[in-house]
Amino acid sequence: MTEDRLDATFASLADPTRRAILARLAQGEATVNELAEPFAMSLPAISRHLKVLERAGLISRGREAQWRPCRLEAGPLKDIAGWVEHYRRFWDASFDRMADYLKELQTPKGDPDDRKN
Amino acid sequence: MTEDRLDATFASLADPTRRAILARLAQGEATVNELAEPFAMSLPAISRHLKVLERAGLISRGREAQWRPCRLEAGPLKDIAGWVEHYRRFWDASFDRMADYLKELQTPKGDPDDRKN
DNA sequence: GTTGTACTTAACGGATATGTTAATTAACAA
DNA sequence: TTGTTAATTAACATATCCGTTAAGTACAAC
Repeated sequence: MTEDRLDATFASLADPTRRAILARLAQGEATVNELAEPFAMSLPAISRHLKVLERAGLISRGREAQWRPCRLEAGPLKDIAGWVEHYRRFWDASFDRMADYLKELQTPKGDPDDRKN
Repeated sequence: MTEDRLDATFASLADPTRRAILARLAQGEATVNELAEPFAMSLPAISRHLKVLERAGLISRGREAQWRPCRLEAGPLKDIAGWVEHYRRFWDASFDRMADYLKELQTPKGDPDDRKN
Protein backbone atom coordinates (compact mmCIF):
# COMPACT_ATOMS: atom_id res chain seq x y z
CA MET A 1 0.00 0.00 0.00
CA THR A 2 1.50 3.31 -1.08
CA GLU A 3 1.31 6.70 0.59
CA ASP A 4 -0.38 8.03 -2.53
CA ARG A 5 -3.18 5.57 -2.11
CA LEU A 6 -3.69 6.68 1.48
CA ASP A 7 -3.76 10.28 0.22
CA ALA A 8 -6.47 9.48 -2.30
CA THR A 9 -8.51 7.43 0.13
CA PHE A 10 -8.48 10.00 2.92
CA ALA A 11 -9.22 12.80 0.48
CA SER A 12 -12.17 10.88 -0.94
CA LEU A 13 -13.57 10.26 2.51
CA ALA A 14 -13.29 13.93 3.48
CA ASP A 15 -16.53 14.73 1.65
CA PRO A 16 -19.86 13.96 3.35
CA THR A 17 -21.63 13.31 0.05
CA ARG A 18 -19.07 10.67 -0.84
CA ARG A 19 -19.30 9.05 2.58
CA ALA A 20 -23.08 8.94 2.21
CA ILE A 21 -22.68 7.30 -1.19
CA LEU A 22 -20.46 4.63 0.34
CA ALA A 23 -22.99 4.08 3.11
CA ARG A 24 -25.66 3.58 0.49
CA LEU A 25 -23.50 1.15 -1.45
CA ALA A 26 -22.89 -0.84 1.71
CA GLN A 27 -26.46 -2.03 1.26
CA GLY A 28 -25.95 -3.16 -2.29
CA GLU A 29 -25.24 -2.02 -5.81
CA ALA A 30 -26.95 1.07 -7.15
CA THR A 31 -27.09 3.07 -10.35
CA VAL A 32 -25.96 6.67 -10.63
CA ASN A 33 -29.50 8.03 -10.58
CA GLU A 34 -30.37 5.94 -7.55
CA LEU A 35 -27.31 7.24 -5.77
CA ALA A 36 -28.08 10.83 -6.73
CA GLU A 37 -31.71 10.75 -5.59
CA PRO A 38 -31.19 11.67 -1.90
CA PHE A 39 -29.04 14.71 -2.66
CA ALA A 40 -30.00 18.27 -3.54
CA MET A 41 -27.28 18.32 -6.15
CA SER A 42 -27.07 18.04 -9.92
CA LEU A 43 -26.35 14.70 -11.57
CA PRO A 44 -22.99 15.86 -12.96
CA ALA A 45 -21.90 16.70 -9.43
CA ILE A 46 -22.70 13.15 -8.32
CA SER A 47 -20.98 11.79 -11.40
CA ARG A 48 -17.80 13.61 -10.39
CA HIS A 49 -18.02 12.31 -6.84
CA LEU A 50 -18.29 8.81 -8.24
CA LYS A 51 -15.24 9.41 -10.38
CA VAL A 52 -13.31 10.48 -7.30
CA LEU A 53 -14.40 7.35 -5.46
CA GLU A 54 -13.52 5.18 -8.43
CA ARG A 55 -10.05 6.70 -8.78
CA ALA A 56 -9.48 6.01 -5.10
CA GLY A 57 -10.51 2.39 -5.67
CA LEU A 58 -13.44 2.73 -3.27
CA ILE A 59 -16.01 1.74 -5.88
CA SER A 60 -16.08 -0.14 -9.15
CA ARG A 61 -18.53 0.26 -11.99
CA GLY A 62 -20.11 -2.24 -14.33
CA ARG A 63 -22.14 -1.79 -17.47
CA GLU A 64 -25.67 -3.00 -17.94
CA ALA A 65 -27.31 -1.47 -20.98
CA GLN A 66 -27.35 2.27 -20.27
CA TRP A 67 -26.83 1.82 -16.55
CA ARG A 68 -23.53 1.91 -14.69
CA PRO A 69 -24.15 -0.01 -11.48
CA CYS A 70 -21.76 1.05 -8.73
CA ARG A 71 -20.35 -1.32 -6.19
CA LEU A 72 -18.46 -0.77 -2.98
CA GLU A 73 -14.81 -1.87 -2.98
CA ALA A 74 -13.47 -2.09 0.54
CA GLY A 75 -9.74 -2.56 -0.06
CA PRO A 76 -8.81 1.06 0.62
CA LEU A 77 -11.01 1.06 3.71
CA LYS A 78 -9.04 -1.84 5.03
CA ASP A 79 -5.89 0.22 4.51
CA ILE A 80 -7.43 3.05 6.51
CA ALA A 81 -8.35 0.69 9.31
CA GLY A 82 -4.80 -0.63 9.34
CA TRP A 83 -3.32 2.85 9.40
CA VAL A 84 -5.47 4.15 12.25
CA GLU A 85 -4.91 1.00 14.26
CA HIS A 86 -1.33 2.12 14.89
CA TYR A 87 -2.75 4.89 17.05
CA ARG A 88 -5.15 2.80 19.08
CA ARG A 89 -2.96 2.92 22.15
CA PHE A 90 -3.46 6.69 22.26
CA TRP A 91 -7.17 6.48 22.84
CA ASP A 92 -7.50 3.15 24.64
CA ALA A 93 -7.89 3.85 28.32
CA SER A 94 -5.62 1.01 29.29
CA PHE A 95 -2.82 2.65 27.40
CA ASP A 96 -3.16 6.16 28.76
CA ARG A 97 -0.59 5.56 31.43
CA MET A 98 1.89 4.23 28.91
CA ALA A 99 1.41 7.23 26.65
CA ASP A 100 2.07 9.54 29.58
CA TYR A 101 5.16 7.60 30.43
CA LEU A 102 6.52 7.77 26.90
CA LYS A 103 5.86 11.46 26.79
CA GLU A 104 7.74 12.10 30.04
CA LEU A 105 10.61 9.92 28.88
CA GLN A 106 11.58 12.20 26.06
CA THR A 107 10.27 15.62 26.91
CA PRO A 108 13.26 17.69 25.79
CA LYS A 109 12.94 20.65 28.09
CA GLY A 110 10.82 19.33 30.95
CA ASP A 111 11.89 19.42 34.58
CA PRO A 112 12.55 15.81 35.63
CA ASP A 113 10.87 16.49 38.98
CA ASP A 114 7.68 17.46 37.13
CA ARG A 115 6.94 13.79 36.58
CA LYS A 116 3.51 12.67 37.81
CA ASN A 117 3.47 9.83 40.43
CA MET B 1 -19.40 13.24 16.77
CA THR B 2 -20.52 15.48 13.91
CA GLU B 3 -20.13 14.98 10.19
CA ASP B 4 -18.13 18.20 10.06
CA ARG B 5 -15.59 16.77 12.43
CA LEU B 6 -15.20 13.68 10.23
CA ASP B 7 -14.74 16.01 7.26
CA ALA B 8 -11.98 17.91 9.00
CA THR B 9 -10.27 14.78 10.27
CA PHE B 10 -10.25 12.98 6.93
CA ALA B 11 -9.11 16.13 5.14
CA SER B 12 -6.26 16.58 7.60
CA LEU B 13 -5.14 13.00 7.13
CA ALA B 14 -5.15 13.30 3.35
CA ASP B 15 -1.75 15.01 3.39
CA PRO B 16 1.37 12.84 3.75
CA THR B 17 3.29 15.59 5.55
CA ARG B 18 0.60 15.81 8.18
CA ARG B 19 0.45 12.04 8.60
CA ALA B 20 4.22 12.00 9.05
CA ILE B 21 3.91 14.69 11.69
CA LEU B 22 1.36 12.60 13.56
CA ALA B 23 3.65 9.58 13.32
CA ARG B 24 6.43 11.65 14.81
CA LEU B 25 4.19 12.88 17.61
CA ALA B 26 3.21 9.31 18.39
CA GLN B 27 6.68 9.03 19.88
CA GLY B 28 6.29 12.05 22.07
CA GLU B 29 5.93 15.81 22.12
CA ALA B 30 7.99 17.91 19.73
CA THR B 31 8.51 21.56 18.90
CA VAL B 32 7.72 23.09 15.52
CA ASN B 33 11.36 23.14 14.46
CA GLU B 34 11.83 19.54 15.47
CA LEU B 35 8.78 18.57 13.47
CA ALA B 36 9.94 20.56 10.46
CA GLU B 37 13.43 19.14 10.39
CA PRO B 38 12.76 16.01 8.25
CA PHE B 39 10.93 17.92 5.53
CA ALA B 40 12.24 19.83 2.51
CA MET B 41 9.74 22.54 3.20
CA SER B 42 9.76 25.99 4.70
CA LEU B 43 8.88 26.54 8.35
CA PRO B 44 5.74 28.56 7.56
CA ALA B 45 4.47 25.60 5.53
CA ILE B 46 4.90 23.33 8.54
CA SER B 47 3.27 25.93 10.76
CA ARG B 48 0.23 25.89 8.50
CA HIS B 49 0.08 22.09 8.56
CA LEU B 50 0.11 22.24 12.34
CA LYS B 51 -2.72 24.73 12.32
CA VAL B 52 -4.75 22.36 10.16
CA LEU B 53 -4.06 19.49 12.56
CA GLU B 54 -4.92 21.67 15.54
CA ARG B 55 -8.22 22.81 14.02
CA ALA B 56 -9.10 19.17 13.43
CA GLY B 57 -8.32 18.42 17.07
CA LEU B 58 -5.55 16.03 16.13
CA ILE B 59 -2.90 17.93 18.07
CA SER B 60 -2.77 20.40 20.92
CA ARG B 61 -0.10 22.96 21.64
CA GLY B 62 1.44 24.20 24.85
CA ARG B 63 3.74 27.11 25.61
CA GLU B 64 7.17 26.81 27.10
CA ALA B 65 9.16 30.02 26.72
CA GLN B 66 9.50 30.56 22.97
CA TRP B 67 8.65 26.96 22.13
CA ARG B 68 5.21 25.60 21.27
CA PRO B 69 5.43 21.89 22.03
CA CYS B 70 2.95 19.87 19.99
CA ARG B 71 1.17 16.84 21.32
CA LEU B 72 -0.89 14.17 19.62
CA GLU B 73 -4.61 14.14 20.44
CA ALA B 74 -6.20 10.88 19.39
CA GLY B 75 -9.90 11.62 19.83
CA PRO B 76 -10.56 12.24 16.14
CA LEU B 77 -8.57 9.13 15.25
CA LYS B 78 -10.89 7.12 17.43
CA ASP B 79 -13.80 8.55 15.45
CA ILE B 80 -12.14 7.45 12.23
CA ALA B 81 -11.60 3.97 13.59
CA GLY B 82 -15.25 3.81 14.60
CA TRP B 83 -16.40 5.00 11.20
CA VAL B 84 -14.34 2.56 9.19
CA GLU B 85 -15.31 -0.30 11.47
CA HIS B 86 -18.80 -0.24 9.96
CA TYR B 87 -17.29 -1.50 6.74
CA ARG B 88 -15.21 -4.30 8.18
CA ARG B 89 -17.57 -6.96 6.92
CA PHE B 90 -16.75 -5.90 3.38
CA TRP B 91 -13.15 -6.86 3.62
CA ASP B 92 -13.30 -9.64 6.20
CA ALA B 93 -13.15 -12.94 4.35
CA SER B 94 -15.75 -14.54 6.58
CA PHE B 95 -18.26 -11.95 5.45
CA ASP B 96 -17.65 -12.14 1.71
CA ARG B 97 -20.44 -14.62 1.24
CA MET B 98 -22.85 -12.43 3.15
CA ALA B 99 -21.94 -9.39 1.10
CA ASP B 100 -22.60 -11.35 -2.08
CA TYR B 101 -25.92 -12.48 -0.69
CA LEU B 102 -26.99 -8.95 0.20
CA LYS B 103 -26.00 -7.75 -3.21
CA GLU B 104 -28.05 -10.43 -4.94
CA LEU B 105 -31.02 -9.75 -2.70
CA GLN B 106 -31.58 -6.27 -4.04
CA THR B 107 -30.00 -6.13 -7.46
CA PRO B 108 -32.70 -4.17 -9.30
CA LYS B 109 -32.26 -5.54 -12.77
CA GLY B 110 -30.61 -8.91 -12.21
CA ASP B 111 -32.08 -12.18 -13.45
CA PRO B 112 -33.20 -14.09 -10.34
CA ASP B 113 -31.82 -17.29 -11.86
CA ASP B 114 -28.39 -15.66 -12.02
CA ARG B 115 -27.96 -16.27 -8.32
CA LYS B 116 -24.83 -18.18 -7.41
CA ASN B 117 -25.41 -21.45 -5.53
C1' DG C 1 -34.49 6.78 -38.49
C1' DT C 2 -36.50 9.61 -34.06
C1' DT C 3 -37.32 9.98 -29.27
C1' DG C 4 -36.34 9.15 -24.45
C1' DT C 5 -33.40 7.74 -20.64
C1' DA C 6 -28.89 7.33 -18.28
C1' DC C 7 -24.86 9.18 -17.69
C1' DT C 8 -20.50 11.84 -18.83
C1' DT C 9 -17.82 15.66 -20.46
C1' DA C 10 -17.01 20.65 -21.35
C1' DA C 11 -16.73 25.19 -19.84
C1' DC C 12 -17.06 28.19 -16.33
C1' DG C 13 -16.85 30.43 -11.47
C1' DG C 14 -15.82 30.76 -6.76
C1' DA C 15 -13.79 28.90 -2.69
C1' DT C 16 -10.15 26.46 -0.51
C1' DA C 17 -5.43 24.26 -0.20
C1' DT C 18 -0.49 24.43 -0.40
C1' DG C 19 3.60 26.25 -1.17
C1' DT C 20 6.86 30.42 -1.43
C1' DT C 21 9.49 34.81 0.64
C1' DA C 22 9.35 38.75 3.60
C1' DA C 23 7.85 40.89 7.68
C1' DT C 24 6.31 40.44 12.48
C1' DT C 25 5.71 38.85 17.21
C1' DA C 26 7.50 36.79 21.42
C1' DA C 27 10.83 35.23 24.55
C1' DC C 28 15.45 34.64 25.99
C1' DA C 29 20.49 36.25 26.35
C1' DA C 30 24.38 39.49 26.24
C1' DT D 1 19.53 48.06 24.03
C1' DT D 2 20.84 44.84 20.73
C1' DG D 3 20.92 40.45 18.92
C1' DT D 4 19.33 35.49 18.46
C1' DT D 5 16.06 31.93 18.27
C1' DA D 6 11.24 30.16 17.72
C1' DA D 7 7.27 30.55 15.50
C1' DT D 8 3.44 32.97 13.27
C1' DT D 9 1.29 36.13 10.02
C1' DA D 10 1.04 38.69 5.57
C1' DA D 11 1.06 38.81 0.81
C1' DC D 12 1.28 36.35 -3.13
C1' DA D 13 1.07 32.52 -6.95
C1' DT D 14 -0.74 28.38 -8.42
C1' DA D 15 -3.53 24.43 -8.30
C1' DT D 16 -7.25 21.69 -7.03
C1' DC D 17 -12.08 21.08 -5.37
C1' DC D 18 -16.88 21.51 -5.88
C1' DG D 19 -20.72 23.18 -7.65
C1' DT D 20 -23.37 25.01 -11.77
C1' DT D 21 -25.56 24.74 -16.80
C1' DA D 22 -25.17 23.20 -21.44
C1' DA D 23 -23.73 19.95 -24.68
C1' DG D 24 -22.39 15.24 -25.92
C1' DT D 25 -22.43 10.06 -25.81
C1' DA D 26 -24.53 5.46 -25.38
C1' DC D 27 -28.11 2.49 -25.37
C1' DA D 28 -33.26 1.19 -25.72
C1' DA D 29 -37.77 1.53 -27.50
C1' DC D 30 -40.65 2.71 -31.06
